[in-house]
Amino acid sequence: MKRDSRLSGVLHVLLHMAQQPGPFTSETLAKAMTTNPVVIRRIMAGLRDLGYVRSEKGHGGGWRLACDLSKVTLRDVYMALGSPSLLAMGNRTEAPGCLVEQAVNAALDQAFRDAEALLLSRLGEVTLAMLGEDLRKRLGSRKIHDISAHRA
Amino acid sequence: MKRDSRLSGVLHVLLHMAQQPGPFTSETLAKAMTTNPVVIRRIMAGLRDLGYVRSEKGHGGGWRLACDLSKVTLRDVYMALGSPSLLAMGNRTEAPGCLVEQAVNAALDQAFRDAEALLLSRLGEVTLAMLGEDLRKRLGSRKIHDISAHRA
DNA sequence: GTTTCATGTAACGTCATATGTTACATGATA
DNA sequence: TATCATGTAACATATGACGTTACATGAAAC
Repeated sequence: MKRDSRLSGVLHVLLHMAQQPGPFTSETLAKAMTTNPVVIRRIMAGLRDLGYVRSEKGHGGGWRLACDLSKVTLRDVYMALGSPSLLAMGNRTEAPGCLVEQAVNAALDQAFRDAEALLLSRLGEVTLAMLGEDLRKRLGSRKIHDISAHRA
Repeated sequence: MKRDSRLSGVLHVLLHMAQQPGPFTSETLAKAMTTNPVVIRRIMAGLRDLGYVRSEKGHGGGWRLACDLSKVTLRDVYMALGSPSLLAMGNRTEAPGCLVEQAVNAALDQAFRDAEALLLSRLGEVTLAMLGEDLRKRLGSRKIHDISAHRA
């Protein structure tokens, strides 16, 4: 099955936004992501609803960060996307009458729940500010990364 | 994305097979799973290649267990399916030139790897024999569950 | 006020993948 | 030799992410 890359994508956008004052139009962001402005609006909609970013129409409009980056975790961003399913696998039938399948489901569910919990926990440990710090180290001597000079 | 239920399905089949001597035709198993015989052959192919089950053609043919159930774990079965991806999410670009995306990927990859490792580890802790034990408890006083009396 | 710019969103099209189905070849048994 | 069962290719279907077009809404510039 195709892998969902919305979390990866939206984090990429947010981190770029944290490097420059903004605002950023969906078109600018889309170019940097090699995608379509509508896709940007789509993945940003949830973050806007939760107040992590703001959007404005018209001249000089676009997207701006509207949160404390040290208070928002990757888990928060994930939830802003609507908490899409984390695992690519699942049970054939959720509430089977067959006892055999119930036994199988019980074993798998336990493993699935543990893995999901760990993943959410890990995402909850990382703030956007920490991502920005890591980026600064990677940039090293280089100057601020301008989004207009974006290379995939 | 649609969730992959092959592991759930093939375990269901194996556990049913462990309750009766067999052999079982793909058609019998398919009826119990409310699916198509070809689907059964498809998910069983990998297990046959690894020697966990055997198949025979012609009259009296079908599928038989061919392994020590206490030695085969859910992880082994998962790998027999070809180790399909466990996570529904992934990075937008695997080897990005953009440092911002590299920073994002690094953070996500760490979380993803941990979750996958935990899931594989959990699957590796459960043997088919343990599943059978759990099933026996669920059956309680009831007699062996006949696959022909299967209800979803 | 009209034009221009930007978001908001519906409505498609596209692509990948799991799953379902048909068809037919292969091999084993009666 | 007929029947049964697997092996597999080929095609159909369903779902969901992603891409694209079209148009409405609202804000700023002129």
